[in-house]
Amino acid sequence: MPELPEVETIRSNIADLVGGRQIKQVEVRLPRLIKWPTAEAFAKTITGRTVSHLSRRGKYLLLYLEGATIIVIHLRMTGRLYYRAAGSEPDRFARILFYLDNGATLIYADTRTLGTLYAMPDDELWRIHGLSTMGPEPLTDGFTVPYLQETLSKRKGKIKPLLLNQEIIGGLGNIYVDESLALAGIHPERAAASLSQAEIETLHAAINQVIKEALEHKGTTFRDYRDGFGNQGSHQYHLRVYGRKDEPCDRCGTMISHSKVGGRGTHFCPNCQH
DNA sequence: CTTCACGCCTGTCAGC
DNA sequence: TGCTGACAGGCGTGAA
Repeated sequence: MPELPEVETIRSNIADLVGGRQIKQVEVRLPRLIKWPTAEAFAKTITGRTVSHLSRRGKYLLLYLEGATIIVIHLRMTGRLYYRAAGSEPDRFARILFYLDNGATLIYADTRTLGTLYAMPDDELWRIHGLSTMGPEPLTDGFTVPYLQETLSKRKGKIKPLLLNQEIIGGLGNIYVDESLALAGIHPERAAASLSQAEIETLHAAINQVIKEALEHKGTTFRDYRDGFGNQGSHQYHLRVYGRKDEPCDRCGTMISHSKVGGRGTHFCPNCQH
C-alpha cells in the first residue's frame, strides 16, 4: 500500500508531534510483527527513550531515539501509523501502541498484519537487508539518467518488474510504477534492455514527476492508506491509469487495460503505451 | 547471478 | 441474499 510519497507524508505529519516526546510505555498486541529483537526486548529497549527525529529511506520509516537506537517500521500492504491525542480510542486493527509522555499515542495499525517493526542500535541498521541493498530514490542526486540506462541495459526482464525492484529504485510500488510508465508512454511488458536512450530519459523524468505530484497530493488513498492524522491522501483523483480499468484514457480516449505483469495487477493504455 | 512462483495475512468485492 | 474465489498498494525465500 504505502509507497514513497505515502511514507514521506506520514513522516512529515508526525515528525513534530512525536519528536521530543518520551515513550513511556509500549503495548505489543501482535508480537509476530516485531522482527528484531524479540517482542519483549523491543518494548524494553525503547521504553523510557525520547524520540529525537524521524527519517525515511524508500518505504522504510525510521524513528531515531536518544541513545543510538532506531525504531524501523515498514508498513507493507496495509500498515498505518498515526498519532492519536489523549482520550481517543485506537481502532480495532491497532497492533503496536507507543504511549507518549503527553498522553498521546502513536499507533501502528495493520489489517493484513504483514508489516514489520525493528528496534536496532544505529550501527546495526545494515542487518536489515531491504535497507542496506536499496537503490537510489526518485528526486535524489543518485537517481540519474546514466544510472537508469546502465542498470536497465544489463537486465533481461520486463521493465515493470524491474521498476518495482527496490534494489534498482527505492520507494516505487505498484501504483507509481503503472503511473510512471503511463506518463512515459512505455508498455509495462517492454524488455527493459530494449528501451532507447530517449525513452530512458522520458521514463526518468516521468518517475520524478509522478512522485513529485504524489507528494504534493499527500499520497494516494486507493483503499487502506491514511496519513499520520488518519486522513486520506488526494492523489487518487489524479491517477492516469491505476485503478481505471475500462475507463477512457485522458489522452486518447481508449479504454484502459488491466492485466497481470510479473504477477502484479497492471493498468495501462494500450494505445498510448508502446 | 537473475528471474519467477509462492507464502505470508485479512478484508472486500465481483460473479454466480 | 448468500456464498466462493480471486484479488489487494510488498517483500523474503527458495527453486530453476
